[in-house]
Amino acid sequence: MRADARRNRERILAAARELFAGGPPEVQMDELAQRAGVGVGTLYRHFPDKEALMGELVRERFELFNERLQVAVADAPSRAADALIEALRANAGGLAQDAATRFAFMSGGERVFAHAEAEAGEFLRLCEILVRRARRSGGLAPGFRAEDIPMLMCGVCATAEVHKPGWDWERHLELVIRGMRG
Amino acid sequence: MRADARRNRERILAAARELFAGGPPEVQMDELAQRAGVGVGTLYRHFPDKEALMGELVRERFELFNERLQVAVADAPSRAADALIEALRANAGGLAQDAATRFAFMSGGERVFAHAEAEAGEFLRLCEILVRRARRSGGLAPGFRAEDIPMLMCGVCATAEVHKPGWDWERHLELVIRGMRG
DNA sequence: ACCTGAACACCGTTCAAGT
DNA sequence: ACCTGAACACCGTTCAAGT
Repeated sequence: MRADARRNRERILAAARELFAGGPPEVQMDELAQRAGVGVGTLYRHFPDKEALMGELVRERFELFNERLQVAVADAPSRAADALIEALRANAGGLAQDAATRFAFMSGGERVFAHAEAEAGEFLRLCEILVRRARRSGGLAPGFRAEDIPMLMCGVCATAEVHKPGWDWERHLELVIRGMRG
Repeated sequence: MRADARRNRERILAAARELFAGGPPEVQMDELAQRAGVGVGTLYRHFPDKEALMGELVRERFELFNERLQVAVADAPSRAADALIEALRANAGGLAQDAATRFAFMSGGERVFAHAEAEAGEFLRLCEILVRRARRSGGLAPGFRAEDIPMLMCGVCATAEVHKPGWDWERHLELVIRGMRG
């Protein structure tokens, strides 16, 4: 990949992070290209369509999620449940500060997630390790499953998008954690 | 309102319920009008824009939610927590069977909810009555608030939209209920 | 190899003409 | 009063021409 192409790709992603963070009213592809300082054609050369661009934001976020889960996996198996919950808090906090990626998570369809399939698979795999350990060492509700984690986190993410009195993703997360614990 | 106008309005809503239930790929206004057997202009005469049409689905759903909550309010104050939770299960079940309205809930923006502001306010008011009673008679976690209910239900609704192995709105709801209980 | 932006296609919305 | 649908406007996407 040529140096200018790589730089353009980075600029496009940076522009997406800036503009999607502003949220709806809808961000346009022309606007995105202009902010990145490239032509629209270049945008489409790097990302086949708008969903692929959002998909890349999601993919990179899953990488960050997985780093945190790796930290929890590296922790002592005896405190797997606590380590898992700390990782969830850290991940939710990171996403809460990244409105652009939250927008991509919520407003994209299936295709956005298809772009991050490998990373989402790894996410689930790491959750499974931690849930399996926690099942032995305790601290999780009986019957709690690894797949419950992305499902519940999706709800917390949805909350972070809504700006209404009483809606608070940290509160939502803590209520969910209470349900997770044994 | 003239009889033919009223009939057209109903037909448009019926078409919206049918077509939105198919979910993305996007439903178009022309398609909606055709299914309803009216011209696009008629569609716009009844609903100023697409979000207003989705807003009407949301508004009517809140009315159903409130009916269920009224049943819980009519129940004995001593079992307010159980009655509230039964109402939540019934409401979630109703929404789970109505893909069109779920689509409206999730993919619409602020403006969709603005259309149902009165009904959403009533929803919260009824939740407040039940939470206040439950606080006295027990069965809810200390510190649980009425505003937590729409927030948590939004998460359950988001789950119902995702068709992935292990994603199950009923499971999500039960995990959330476990967190609500004292 | 990669970039550009005018042109195209699609779909939400409007409005002049009709009943 | 209400309805119709051709026309318009907007924005995602393509592609012929350029470097």
